[in-house]
Amino acid sequence: MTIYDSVQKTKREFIPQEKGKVSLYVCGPTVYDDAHLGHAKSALVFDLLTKVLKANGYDVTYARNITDIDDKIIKKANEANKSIKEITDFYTSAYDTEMGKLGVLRPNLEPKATESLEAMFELIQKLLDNNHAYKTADGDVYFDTSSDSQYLKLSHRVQNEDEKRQRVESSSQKKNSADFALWKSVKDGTISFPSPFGDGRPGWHLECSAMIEKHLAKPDTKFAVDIHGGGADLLFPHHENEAAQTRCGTSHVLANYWMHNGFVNIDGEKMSKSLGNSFFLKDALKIYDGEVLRFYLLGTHYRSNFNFNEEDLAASKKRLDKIYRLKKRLFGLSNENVQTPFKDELLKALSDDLNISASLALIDEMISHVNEMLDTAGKHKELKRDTLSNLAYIEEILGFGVKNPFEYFQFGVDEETKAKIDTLIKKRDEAKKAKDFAASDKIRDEILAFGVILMDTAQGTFWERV
RNA sequence: GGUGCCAUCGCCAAGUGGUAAGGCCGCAGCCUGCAAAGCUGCUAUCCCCAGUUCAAAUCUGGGUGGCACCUCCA
Repeated sequence: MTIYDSVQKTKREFIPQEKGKVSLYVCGPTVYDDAHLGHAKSALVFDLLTKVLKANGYDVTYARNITDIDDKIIKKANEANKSIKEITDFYTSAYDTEMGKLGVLRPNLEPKATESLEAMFELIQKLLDNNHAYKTADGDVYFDTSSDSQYLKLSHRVQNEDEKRQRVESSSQKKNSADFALWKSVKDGTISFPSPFGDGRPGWHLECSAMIEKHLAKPDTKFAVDIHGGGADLLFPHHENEAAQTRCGTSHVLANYWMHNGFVNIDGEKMSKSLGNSFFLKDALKIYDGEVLRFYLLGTHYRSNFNFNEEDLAASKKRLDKIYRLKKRLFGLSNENVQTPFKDELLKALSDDLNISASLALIDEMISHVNEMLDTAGKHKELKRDTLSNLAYIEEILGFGVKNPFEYFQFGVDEETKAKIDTLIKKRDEAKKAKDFAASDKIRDEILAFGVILMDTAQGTFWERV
């Protein structure tokens, strides 16, 4: 398997530290608001990665953190006159529910900042002991970037001298402009946590390093984790700072491989609060089936920037429909789980840095070939057996085609309408039997008014939502 | 201003030295009472210029045009 390492900027053969085992850490959400499509993309990408790693025989330990200490959370809690726990529980639960609808499996570990404070204290103390951190008169603790010769190597950045000077002047007690807070002292009575360094709140970058050390790192390995992932924007400063903390405060290098997913834009513009164009996942799920969103968002390579628009989504849905139509053709037959060349090719494509386009092309070609064969006379016993196995593999490794195919095509149609449609179809069948095609076509138009199209097959008349 | 990424058919999108995958849309046909679905066939020489090479979408240099990060952000 190969992975594009966004720090070394090259595709590398993936070799875990411990044979057969992979540790993966991904920066998860700060739970102060609803998840948007960008969160969905990230969760989907790393969900796919874990599935492909598992299909390659690896035992994967996947951790994705929940940031539940944050100034934005506190602000929201104060505004709503609620506790931060009420806020974070609400959004954490919503996140899990919504990602579940996209077919994202829960990671093995979902550590929370509030439950990792001890690990953070330990790391801060180490950094103080090693002279990589310092306390200010205000009671803050900062990481001393000048003490780390490797600083900025991760994100390949060069520091501008002018900028350096300016920032130091404006912000009082830091030694260097790039220094970042490990612990922020709180004296104004707002929400804080007790610590050996006084009451305060942890710096954002700190929690990931501390959690990784606590949950994933092993004492005798060079790297704390095999793979570290997150959104492309996190490379600097977040991952740069994480890496510095771990390098200077533990015996580990933070990660062997770095993976960064591209951004989701909406109709060509970056999602942002100020533009008012955030597309929340909960709203998207009201309009689109979760699996359609999964298919669409995963349909473009994870490193590319993704431009969300409804036309592309509709085209994408048609592609997923083809998987389900084939499932309809084979409905009721059971899978014997045999090995096929298709499976090998699919895994090979996905193992090449998650080459989804090549994978989808393989799927389309497989479907097309099977349909062609099924259109000819014969029982096609082996073909059906292999195809069922192939479809099951697509479900397992990509999460496409997991639903009942008839229900899939009826997304968003309520029970009352379904009953009406069934009644109309029966009436139409009678008209068809009597060769009264005028009446039959009239009923078809009536059904079309519900946004539903009919398909007459040898097995009877089926319907799909347009 | 600094750093970096990208530019392939109307649209989405693979391919990183050996002569352009796949999907959507479109056109023609098969099938169908008619449709829908399915199937078959047709549709690009890869932003521009120069260079390296027997050979370049793929490498190098120079343009042009997008985008991202440099502040919280998936």
